[in-house]
Amino acid sequence: MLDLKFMQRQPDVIREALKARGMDLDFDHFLTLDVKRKDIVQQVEDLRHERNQASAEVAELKKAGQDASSHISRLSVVAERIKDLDVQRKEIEQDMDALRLSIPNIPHPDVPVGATDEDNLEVKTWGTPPAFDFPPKAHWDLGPQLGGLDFERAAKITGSRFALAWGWAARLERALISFMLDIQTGEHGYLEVLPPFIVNEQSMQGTGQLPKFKEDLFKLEDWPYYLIPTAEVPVTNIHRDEVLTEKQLPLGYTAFTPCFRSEAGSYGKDTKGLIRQHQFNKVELVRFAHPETSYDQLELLLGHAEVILQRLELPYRVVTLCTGDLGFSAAKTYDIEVWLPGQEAYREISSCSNFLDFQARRANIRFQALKGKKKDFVHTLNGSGLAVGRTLVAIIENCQQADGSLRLPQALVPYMGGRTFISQEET
RNA sequence: GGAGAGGUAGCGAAGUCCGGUCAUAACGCGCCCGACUCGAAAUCGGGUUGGCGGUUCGCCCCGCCACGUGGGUUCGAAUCCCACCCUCUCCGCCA
Repeated sequence: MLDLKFMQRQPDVIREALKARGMDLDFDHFLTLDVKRKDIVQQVEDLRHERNQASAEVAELKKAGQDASSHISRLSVVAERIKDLDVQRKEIEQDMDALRLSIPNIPHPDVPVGATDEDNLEVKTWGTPPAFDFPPKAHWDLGPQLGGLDFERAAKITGSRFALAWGWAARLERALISFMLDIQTGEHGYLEVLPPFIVNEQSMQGTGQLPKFKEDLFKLEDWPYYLIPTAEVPVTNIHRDEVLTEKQLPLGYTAFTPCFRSEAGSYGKDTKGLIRQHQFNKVELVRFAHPETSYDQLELLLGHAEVILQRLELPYRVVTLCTGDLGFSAAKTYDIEVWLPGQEAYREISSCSNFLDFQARRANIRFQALKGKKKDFVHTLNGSGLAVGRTLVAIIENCQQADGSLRLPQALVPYMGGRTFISQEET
């Protein structure tokens, strides 16, 4: 949600942002409503002022034991008029609120203007894609072949876009979660959080999933609750309707959670393998920052996610999302894309964003400044550190050997009970 | 599912029975400024809600709103009435 004053004073910035994002939204209608609203507010306030003063006189008169009936009869007319205007005001404000919740964040000037992910800007690359002297397999072949992944049984248990991992793959998924959490808590100072995986509507609205993206969510029947699409939702909402102190900032939380997404609108995309699932595991990083430092915090956050891939010796690149690819609530997002030999492509494995005060205003997360007495909205950031399922994919595809076995990255060996290789015999 | 208690500023809490100097809201804590001090603690003095409208570059100032949420009664509601939400305690159920 954007600041109302900002919307009133800089409508051109909004119009430009909407255009850059390729959104067709009638922002001028919002401004028209605002003018109407101000007019009514002024009338109501004048009438209320009159009523307040006269009511005080009534009190005086009654206390003095005098007759106040002329005041009272006059004011009953005023009261009626106020009631009428209030109804009008409320209707306008409801329309404005609905519109306001559908206006996305303003992209940072660095964000390239573009329509699709092809317009994203490559910022850096790390590592080199491994050279194979045999045709590398995709994880959806190799995983089942090594006995760790079973998509057919998952389809039986639930349906498409679900996976069953067992044996070494289940263990590896758990190892990755522990590995990631250990680094983020032990080396980067994050506080580990285990939040609810089901949240209410206010939380979804606080981080921007509702009301616009309802179709992407799984909702519980007969409950006003949703399965979380990312830990960003419960973790950011930890401080909803709270006032933090400036001393607490920046605040960093990390959480492992499963994530649930309906993947509406992605029919036919990535139907094979683990890439696009209705349920996947993720270790999330969330930061609450002082407004002045939030872009430094974004660079820091990005680094925290990158470290994981570096330790796992997985080649990747970093891109800045273009305006057309940028999420609704974000002002700037870096995607980390890991190299997948099976697809000969870089694929998203982490998304690190600065939301400025956009989420904080929706969720009402403020901080008390040390000097001066002002309260202000914090800036929120989050990033995957990392998507666990996709990391598993990257390991399977990058670490495969000619004989069809996997050679595990050194960093994971302690987490795998000392095991260095995965081969068919072992499962 | 049953019974009870509660929701007021950053936190705790008074006020609700009996509607009108109790809402920038008593009192306490925290925080900020100042005094004392070499400095600090302690002590003392002062300050400390947010949103909207008018005005403004911004501040100040003037006004309106907000006592969980939404309605109702009334000239006037934290206070009376109705509905809903949430929290806590006990009982039941339960991994």
